[in-house]
Amino acid sequence: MSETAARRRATMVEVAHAAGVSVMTVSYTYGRPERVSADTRARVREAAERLGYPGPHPGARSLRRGRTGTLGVVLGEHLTYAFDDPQATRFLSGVAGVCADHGMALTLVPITGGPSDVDRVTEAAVDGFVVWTTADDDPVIDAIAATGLPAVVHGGPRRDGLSFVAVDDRAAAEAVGREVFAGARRPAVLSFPLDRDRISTVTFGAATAGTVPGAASGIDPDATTAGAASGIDPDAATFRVTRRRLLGFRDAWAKAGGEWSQVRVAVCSINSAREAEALAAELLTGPDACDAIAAMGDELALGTLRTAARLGFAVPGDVTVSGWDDTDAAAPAGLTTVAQSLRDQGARCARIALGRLTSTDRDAEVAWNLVRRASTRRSQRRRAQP
Amino acid sequence: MSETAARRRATMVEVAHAAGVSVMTVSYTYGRPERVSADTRARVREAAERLGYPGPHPGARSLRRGRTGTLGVVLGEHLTYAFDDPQATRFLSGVAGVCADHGMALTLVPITGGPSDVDRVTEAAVDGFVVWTTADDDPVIDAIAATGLPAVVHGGPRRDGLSFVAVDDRAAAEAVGREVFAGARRPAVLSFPLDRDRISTVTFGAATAGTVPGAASGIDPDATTAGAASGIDPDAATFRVTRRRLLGFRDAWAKAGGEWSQVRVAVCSINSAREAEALAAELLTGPDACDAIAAMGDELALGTLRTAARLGFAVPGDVTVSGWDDTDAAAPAGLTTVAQSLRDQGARCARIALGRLTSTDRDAEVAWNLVRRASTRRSQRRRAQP
DNA sequence: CTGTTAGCGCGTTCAT
DNA sequence: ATGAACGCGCTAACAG
Repeated sequence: MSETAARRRATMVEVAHAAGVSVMTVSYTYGRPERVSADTRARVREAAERLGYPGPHPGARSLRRGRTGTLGVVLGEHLTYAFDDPQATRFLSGVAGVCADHGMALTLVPITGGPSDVDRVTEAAVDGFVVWTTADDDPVIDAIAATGLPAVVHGGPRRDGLSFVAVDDRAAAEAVGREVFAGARRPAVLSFPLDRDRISTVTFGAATAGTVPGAASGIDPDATTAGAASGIDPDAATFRVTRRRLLGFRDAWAKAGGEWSQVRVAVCSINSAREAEALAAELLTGPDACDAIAAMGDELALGTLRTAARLGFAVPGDVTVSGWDDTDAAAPAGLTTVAQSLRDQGARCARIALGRLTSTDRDAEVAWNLVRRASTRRSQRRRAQP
Repeated sequence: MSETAARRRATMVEVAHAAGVSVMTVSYTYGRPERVSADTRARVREAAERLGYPGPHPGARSLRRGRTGTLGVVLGEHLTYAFDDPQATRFLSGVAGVCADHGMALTLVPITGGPSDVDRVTEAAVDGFVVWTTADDDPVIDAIAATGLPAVVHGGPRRDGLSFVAVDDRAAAEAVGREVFAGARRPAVLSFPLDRDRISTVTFGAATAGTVPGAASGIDPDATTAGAASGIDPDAATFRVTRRRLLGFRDAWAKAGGEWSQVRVAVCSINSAREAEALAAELLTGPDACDAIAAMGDELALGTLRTAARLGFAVPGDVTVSGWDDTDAAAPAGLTTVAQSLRDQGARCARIALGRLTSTDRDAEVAWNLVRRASTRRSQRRRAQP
């Protein structure tokens, strides 16, 4: 029982017939009730009820009207990241808020990492796209541009014809990097994935930028191997956000007089505290244990703090730690971090994609600021912000 | 620059014309490439490229084919809950996983709590619906049933014609309730909202079931007031999950020889650790501080644990605490809880709504089990599970 | 392998 | 206030 197999819908013609009116009268009854006399309206409603007519077919209606009433969201990751990745979740909450305000639905396009992802994008019946951080070489970007629909990319890549929303990750990374690396001797970066391969590694910065063969592509497997062997070249990272943050951290360490090749870089494959705990354990083990860890997300930083506590490291005495995002958990944990609102950025993206923001507003910079707390050593000092 | 206003799409006829072939040849080139000679295919592709044709119009295609390629999800809450509520997020991750497996998109229908929500459901172009816990009196349920599309309700309400997925909340609540209330003298329940009004209160169980006027409706404002004054009547809760868990906790306390009117009930308005901390503070303050708190979610329980720690209460010495869901944070916190996988249940709902589960499978019970940990006193003993 | 026919269900346009 | 015609853009079904 309670069989839910789709039964055939009644159509407008049938309702019109049953009510003894024309099809248009039925259409008006639903779309513009005021243009139909109360009497006929009642007759139509009654006939509809009797036939189990559920109202105008949404697909047919949208074909005719030329809009679908839903905003497409494309992730650079498997669809489940929308609900599993804490940063994506905050961002999408902002998108969802704006959608709800405008009565628009939110369609998550099913990305799996496979080659057919492009087709899924092409087949999505939506009025616009919001793209959540993807790699420079992701083919769905071109597919989205080809639809001609309004589209906004968050985080990267930049592309002509698509709007773009992101903070200045490089500047923010330099700011927090200078904070967390202050007085450090063995700095480390706990990084997001470099490219869509999402390989987890722990290695050092490339000795010299440019010495890594094939560094620019990030696709050539040999290049990847070479990169892992001889160090991380920020420019080889095809995720723009990761790349810019690596560059910013490199800048910060350079300002302190250091070489990028001294910086250990642990790359996690997903943004989870659990994986961070494991990688942090590597960074904090052995005679060369790191004494400063800049993480690209608060979740990673919190995992790092837990590992530090477990291994008996004092923070910031033995090791300093910084995060990114200033999530709710950051303040209680005393975590120095970059404050930015992914929720606001999501809302902003949605507004742009729905055509609710003028083009002058659109390219405005997105705000961020450094929040100094107890997990870094200079937290007591008040310093002007760059 | 980078103007993204929607420009007119080229159509198939235009491409056919430009390529010097019939419309069907263009259609086949996209839908069934193998039926077209490599030569014509190339000509068509080339013409399409030249005209900027982005491929078949998704709306038109779906109208013709009779399916949309997307699964609708309806929340009993504002759309943003999909990303803000940790339980909803886990559930939706399961839904998303199945969608991705089948190349289906996931459309979140924009629920705002307003009266137009029904129209939004009716206008959603989807192939089926998954409904996440809503109130018995929510009108969208009827609207969904009226579409005739396959639909599954998670948590409640039950309705003829719609599939239903949920654990036996009452039995599970009784099981964990007996554990957490064991040896207690002043038990409390930290509850999810009772109905769509989401009023936050702290009060006692109704002295006697049935003495609360209008208890069955939950809509009548007088009844609500009376209910708040004279106590919580589980049967008045219109969220089925909440109702069944309250009943189960009442059962558990009754088995211990207690009266429902002795049980303090704190109702939170949203499922967040932060609100739980505040309510737990109320429960743990004053001369009648509670000594056993059964929470309806792990997040609520973890907030409770934090407050207990802050106020200097030993767990389980001074107060026992239980949660629900066995989330990742439960084990490290030593939290006794009901283990169930919302992710699995989400996947199950999606499969049903997509017609991938036989009707015999569909009504199978969903698994749960009690996990005893250090936050309750009987955690050492091994007892047979009911 | 390619073309022809005939709609999918509705809403804009123009008439009455 | 109501109706008739037409087409939104595409594809199943059947030729040829």
